Amino acid sequence: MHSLIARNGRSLHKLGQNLVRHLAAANRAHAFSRVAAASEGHGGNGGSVAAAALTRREASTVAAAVGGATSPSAASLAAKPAHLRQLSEEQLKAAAAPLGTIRVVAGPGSGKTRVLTARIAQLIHTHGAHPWQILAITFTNKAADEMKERLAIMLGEEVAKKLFAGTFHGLCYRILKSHIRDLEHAGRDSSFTVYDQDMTLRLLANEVKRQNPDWKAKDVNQEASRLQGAISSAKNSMLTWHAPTPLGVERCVLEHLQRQAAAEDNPLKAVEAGVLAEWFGMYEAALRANNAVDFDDLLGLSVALLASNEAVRQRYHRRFRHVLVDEFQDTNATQYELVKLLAMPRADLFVVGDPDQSIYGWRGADMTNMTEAFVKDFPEAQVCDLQDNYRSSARIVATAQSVIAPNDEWQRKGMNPMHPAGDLIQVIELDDSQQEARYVAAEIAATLQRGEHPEEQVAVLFRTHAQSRLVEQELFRRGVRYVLVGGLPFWRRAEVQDVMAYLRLAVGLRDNIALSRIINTPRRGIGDSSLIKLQAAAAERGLTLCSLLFGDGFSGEGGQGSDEGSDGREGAEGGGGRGMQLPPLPDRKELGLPAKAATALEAFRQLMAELHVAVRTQPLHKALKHIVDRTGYEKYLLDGGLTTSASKQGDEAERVDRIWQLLGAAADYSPGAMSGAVSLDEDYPEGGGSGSTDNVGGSPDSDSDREARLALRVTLIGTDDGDVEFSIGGSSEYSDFSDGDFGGTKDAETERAGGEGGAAGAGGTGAEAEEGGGGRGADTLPSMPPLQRAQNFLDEVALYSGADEGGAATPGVRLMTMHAAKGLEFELVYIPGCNDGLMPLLRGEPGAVDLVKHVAEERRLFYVSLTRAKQRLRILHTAVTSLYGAHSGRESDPCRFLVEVVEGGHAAVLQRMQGSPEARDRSSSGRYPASSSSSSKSGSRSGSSGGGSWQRSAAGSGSSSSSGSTKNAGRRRPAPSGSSSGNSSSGSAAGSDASSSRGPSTQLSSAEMRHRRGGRR
DNA sequence: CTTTGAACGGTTTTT
DNA sequence: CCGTTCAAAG
Repeated sequence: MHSLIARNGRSLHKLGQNLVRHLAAANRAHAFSRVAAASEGHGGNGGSVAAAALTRREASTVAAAVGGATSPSAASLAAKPAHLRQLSEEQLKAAAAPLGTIRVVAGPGSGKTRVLTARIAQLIHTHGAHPWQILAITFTNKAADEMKERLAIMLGEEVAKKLFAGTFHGLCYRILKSHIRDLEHAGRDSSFTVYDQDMTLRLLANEVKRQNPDWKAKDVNQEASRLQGAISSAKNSMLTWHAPTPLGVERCVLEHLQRQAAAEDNPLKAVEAGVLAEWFGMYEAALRANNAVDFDDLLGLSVALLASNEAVRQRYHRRFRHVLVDEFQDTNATQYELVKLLAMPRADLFVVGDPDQSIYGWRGADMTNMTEAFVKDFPEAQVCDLQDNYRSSARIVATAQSVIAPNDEWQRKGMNPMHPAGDLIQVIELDDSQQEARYVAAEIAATLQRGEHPEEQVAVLFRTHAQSRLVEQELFRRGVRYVLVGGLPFWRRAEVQDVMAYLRLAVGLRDNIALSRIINTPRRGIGDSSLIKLQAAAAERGLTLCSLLFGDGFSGEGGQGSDEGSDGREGAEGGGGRGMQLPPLPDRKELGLPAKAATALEAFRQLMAELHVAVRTQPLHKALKHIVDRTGYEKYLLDGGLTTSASKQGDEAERVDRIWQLLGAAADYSPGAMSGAVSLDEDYPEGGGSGSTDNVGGSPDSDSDREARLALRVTLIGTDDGDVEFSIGGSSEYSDFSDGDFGGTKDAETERAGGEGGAAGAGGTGAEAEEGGGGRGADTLPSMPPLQRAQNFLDEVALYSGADEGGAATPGVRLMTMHAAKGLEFELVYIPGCNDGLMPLLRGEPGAVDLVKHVAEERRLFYVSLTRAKQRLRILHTAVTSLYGAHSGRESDPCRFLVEVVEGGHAAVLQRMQGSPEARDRSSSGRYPASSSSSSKSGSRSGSSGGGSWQRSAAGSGSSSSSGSTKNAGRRRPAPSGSSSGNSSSGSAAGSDASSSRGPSTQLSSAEMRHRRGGRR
């Protein structure tokens, strides 16, 4: 189902991409003028909207077109810097605050990203900061990208790409890549790779199955994910990093869990703690054996490193004098600790967030980091409140406030709406989600037809991904384009992951998890039973499966130690794997393998050996091509290897196509593009091949680069921060990625450090100087060897997780989860499925305390959702929630938070009941106690014939008892009738809905959807 | 070992 | 309802 959804989303996305591509050239002048508008700004935040609408591509186009003109000089030396001119008073107070620790509490729609960006510009222009000294941390890659886009517009491309803007994970990845050797007992070398969730789950499942060979797959998986959750939260609470040895960790975790159990006075948990700690130890050991870290390790090991290693910490202190964190309310314990370690002594620290938008508690985020801990740890911090709301109508603002009000975990200040009241909020009840979807789709279709909003300004927000399907179908039937934002990303597709697993294995021949994934993936006769036997055999010998099959790497370690280019050259075109010696396998009888499996296994070993050579010697995309070719993967796909069910038939070509895309991405890949410095769109490597120096592109000073820095230099003169000096001379300041990103600051660094950090402060590039302490890094080679490129590719893909779907320029109505909607805004927002149990999503029987906290977070989530809307907001709930089939549903109450919405008096309640009289009664009298006020307030143009026409639609569809609804309407509030006017629009929508709903098939099968989509293409 | 058909089970949010 | 998993046959 996911695949179906995502597939559809993707193809539309592709369509959009093409469109953008074609339009890009034609739009140049147009885009340019938009930028002008953006930098002029229209009072409040009109400019920010325009800027946000710029795509990365456009931005770079513009930068290219404008050339040196975008360099800061012109703008920055003006009396009032342009980047501050558009800010409101309160925004200015934050953005232009003096250096120091600053905590900005910013409500939704307050322009917080804008302020953050302005702050950065301010640091550079007024405080004389060098971009290199600025560290901007976000929670998503998308946010980082957007920030860089804006900065590129404000400061010029060259400057913008020099500051570090990325996620916590991306930052930590780079820190560890450079310094993991400086962490004792880390248990990994610097060629470690990152395991994403799929990988760790797989790892755990393997372990569980090994422990309990007779378990069913389902139970194994369930146990594995349970363990994963437990382990992750243990790591998140940061109690393991002091003893990163497997055994030490185990003991540490055990103690922690026991303490926890004792605190809760729960003896049962104490027992469990022992078991869990044991698993934890195995998990850690397995990670180490594969030279891998998980997401939590990235953070935790970085914290351990910085906490334990004075020299390294000092180095980053010198490097990052200005630290900015967005969405600070979403930090977890480890991330908070990291911020402290980076900033604590005396860095300039600027954090922005809104405790009420803390919606990631389930993954360890703790808003008290912002509301309490930060206040305590940084008592001198200046506090700025951004209370003006530039986004939403006053009604929406007021309603949102009344929704969030019951949460009293911190002292919030109010919001000041900056827009007039606007339309009433509509609260709509329908019979079931089928109807709900139809209604939403019909209204959207009509709205678009009337041209009331551009399609990308209309959004549908769901609590869960699964909910989107019905709406998709209905939109689809009406030919409304939509984009499913955040659908399953490209990189997690089975076929992509398969190929990546091959790459992963081929890189070092030591990744057992990747091995177990693909050892039989184009079926080659090595099935489960053989695999189990092999694993047992390996375990008997105290080996991992990889080392049994491939040896311990043939020149020392599998990783970077052996990646000198020269080594590879010999075997270069050989292909046949003669470059490496495979260890002899034990006799097949000893292994208990059937003859067939044994020969297959031998062939597989040869194959992997060959691929290993290919990965070391060929450019990445060629190596991947090699993998695809030699494994017969394409044929496997075409033969339906991944076609698990009939409904997935027809996907084969698409899967193959995705493999091609993967190859394309690999060809275009330049290290750092995804997770950090440079966006993939910008520098298009001509050759794309191995020798391409695109990744080092910054090093030979381009003219504009030099110009930009000269301009900076100018602005530096006469600032109060006189001790900052930059030599402008020629060494590679931006040697991109690996170590260069951090090492390259030698100018400022060595000056202040006085040789403390880099033992050999003198020589060569900054990167070398820095790495001198930590041991020779293969990563400073001017052109990255293929093997390392491949490794970086793997890691970045893991960290990237694909937020580029549905980019700003893709046309179509936006469909997404509430979580994914954070930070976005739309003119018109629909929120279907607001039923209690679904909206406050409730499951199981959680403890009372937990439940309260959980509901509080759900409330925040709802609050976030409401505040996405600028003008019009439609909240829907259904009389019954139909889980699967159309009519297997159960009665369901509306979302409990709706009470506040309706009581707030800004909503028009449209209702159609068709159930039993009892149900009607319950709903009408019980649900919204004080709601009748709503209609009376329906001021101005409000209207919306929604109620009336909608009743018509009910009659039209022939399914409802008209008496029921009329009676209901009449007796209850005048809401439906009272609110009647402007939007006869919705009448037409509903009408078309009714007619179309009578079509031959109300439900489109997935195949049908696909077919239609194909037709439209 | 792979393929087939039938039964079962399931639904948060993501770096 | 759909997709995954299980068990038996080829």
